Amino acid sequence: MAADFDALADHLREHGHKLTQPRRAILKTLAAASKPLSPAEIQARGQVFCADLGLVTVYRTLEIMADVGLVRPVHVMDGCHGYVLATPGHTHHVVCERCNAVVEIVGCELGGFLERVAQRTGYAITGHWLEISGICADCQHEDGPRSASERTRQ
Amino acid sequence: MAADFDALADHLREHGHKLTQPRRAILKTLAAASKPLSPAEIQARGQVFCADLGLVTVYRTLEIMADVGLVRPVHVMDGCHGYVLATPGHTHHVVCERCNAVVEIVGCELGGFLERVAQRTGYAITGHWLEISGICADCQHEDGPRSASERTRQ
DNA sequence: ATGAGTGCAAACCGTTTGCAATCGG
DNA sequence: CCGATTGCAAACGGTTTGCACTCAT
Repeated sequence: MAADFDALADHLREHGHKLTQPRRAILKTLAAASKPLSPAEIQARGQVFCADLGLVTVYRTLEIMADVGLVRPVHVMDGCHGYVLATPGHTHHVVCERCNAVVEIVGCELGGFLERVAQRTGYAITGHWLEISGICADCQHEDGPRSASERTRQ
Repeated sequence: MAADFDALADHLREHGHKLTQPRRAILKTLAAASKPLSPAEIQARGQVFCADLGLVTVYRTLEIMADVGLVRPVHVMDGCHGYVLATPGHTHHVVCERCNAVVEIVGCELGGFLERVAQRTGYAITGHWLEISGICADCQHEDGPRSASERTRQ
């Protein structure tokens, strides 16, 4: 995991960006997260690593990291825009509706389907975005809709 | 298409909502749209049908219509939250990157894939959201990025 | 040393809420 | 007629921008 972090840091530098304290903090925060984090959450958690991490910096840094492919934006149903560390290659996510835990699906088995779509519609397919929602194993075994309650409306 | 509209209107009434001028305008606007519309766009276009259609009303109406299942929110990669008329049943979209034209994919062929995901992850899959981006036939044949220009920002 | 990167405060949206006037059934 | 619905103006929260200071290289 330390090796992991170095790789991420190098990736930033390779693209001509400096490796600063705030950026380190954001990377560490994302690396430690098990669910998509909003900018505000990233700031809050990141302050453990960099006490005066500013929200503005989080925004600017996320933009850079997304450009460089270090970070991937995911759509969470309530407030859009969560961010997760991007794993190399193409992946999809399964997000738990209750606790927001995320599992990545590594293999993308949509190839055939997309080809058919292309034929049927005449579109040249350039990309796709699949997000699956469900209930994770843990939450299935808890009965009461506990953490879910606050997000029922919408 | 007139019949279509009536069905939509009835659907609203069945759920105990009044059918007002603004709501009529919003329904017509969405019915005429070929791509997901943001609230602001809906207001602008809807004013053709209801001159003083307010943005606030658009928001409130969209919420109602989404509750009732008349309208479906879709995630467009730039500013979240576009809305399209919900077609009965489960569909996916292919959105043109240049002109934002939308084609609906009627058959959902993800069943097998989702089952495998469920087994692999232990999640109980409750839903999924697939959005495919590409270039529509028309835009493939035009070289210069023309109609795309006005909507490049935002 | 020097430009990239930062934090702060203020501007800037898009969205929501309070309220009196209006419209539909 | 009466309550649901509307539009306006104001509040609100998240995101972006301007600017002087700081830090990594």
